[in-house]
Amino acid sequence: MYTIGQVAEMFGLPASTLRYYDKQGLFPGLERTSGIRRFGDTELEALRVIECLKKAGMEIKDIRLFMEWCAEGPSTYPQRKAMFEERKAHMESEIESMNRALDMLKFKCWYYGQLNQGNSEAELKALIPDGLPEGIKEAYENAHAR
Amino acid sequence: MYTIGQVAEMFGLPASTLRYYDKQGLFPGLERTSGIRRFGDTELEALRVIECLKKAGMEIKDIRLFMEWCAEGPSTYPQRKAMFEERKAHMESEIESMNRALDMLKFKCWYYGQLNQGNSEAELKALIPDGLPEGIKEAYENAHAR
DNA sequence: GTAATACCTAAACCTGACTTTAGGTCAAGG
DNA sequence: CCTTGACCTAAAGTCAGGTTTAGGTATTAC
Repeated sequence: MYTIGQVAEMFGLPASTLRYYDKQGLFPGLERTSGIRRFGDTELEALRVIECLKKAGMEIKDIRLFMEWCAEGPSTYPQRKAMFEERKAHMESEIESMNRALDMLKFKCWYYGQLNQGNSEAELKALIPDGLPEGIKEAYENAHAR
Repeated sequence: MYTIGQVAEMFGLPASTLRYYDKQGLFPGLERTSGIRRFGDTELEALRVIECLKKAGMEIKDIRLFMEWCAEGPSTYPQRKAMFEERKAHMESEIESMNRALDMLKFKCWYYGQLNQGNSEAELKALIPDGLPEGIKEAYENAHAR
């Protein structure tokens, strides 16, 4: 069992954030001894899941719903699975669209690298898209695909 | 040249957002005829870059800085390149951490899939980590790696 | 015993990124 | 003419996700 300060340290979060999460209902079964929060393994695992779901773009209120399902027991297994499946799909498409943005960045890095080596904008634009070098061409096309 | 309404339609954004971007200085050279904004190719390309930089996690005020550099001409090529390089690195690490979260989701999907098929939590926990099936094992390890 | 810590609460505050509102201009159509 | 629709502005409102503040308790260290 850990105090809020120890957990804050472990996860690199301010204690105020943990109190905020608690207030939002993200630790439904959290115990206290004389008013002081006691974080156990359940809460640590919950926090790991919270960090994951946040990265997956989920809002606090939806994470709370999930935590409530967990507290309700096995009858909610199907809902929990469905929520993870939905998040997985969402996240896969999010990562894909980030990769397209990343290709734009790669192209821009190359482009400004060329400009810094003295090539003119006009020269470079003449290369688009067929005269672009290996790798950059793919990034360019990816970035500009709809 | 396009009106704000046409651009809004093209990019699937509300016109209010475009006005907001303009007010934040994201279109430094934007022309007007008798008060009405006229969006040209420069602004359309700017918008594409804005969408990319936003996805890369950049704040409006930093995007403005970039747009100001663009308006200043070739003397700012090095700063612009540095900004893109920094964003590229940031985004690569962001995507990596999202992939770790995705592995957690994959594992959880499998886990709840098993539970829905009648396996008990105790049975499943006994499989961690060496009895996990192909693919799931990797996801589990990835998700729990520090 | 008293001072420093670590914990607690409720409530106010903050930030970024928009969105909405309220009021106004201008051109075209009936 | 007068109404409709597309544009304009400044200013206020909204929302999520915290953070800060102000005031209080409880334990440990000297």
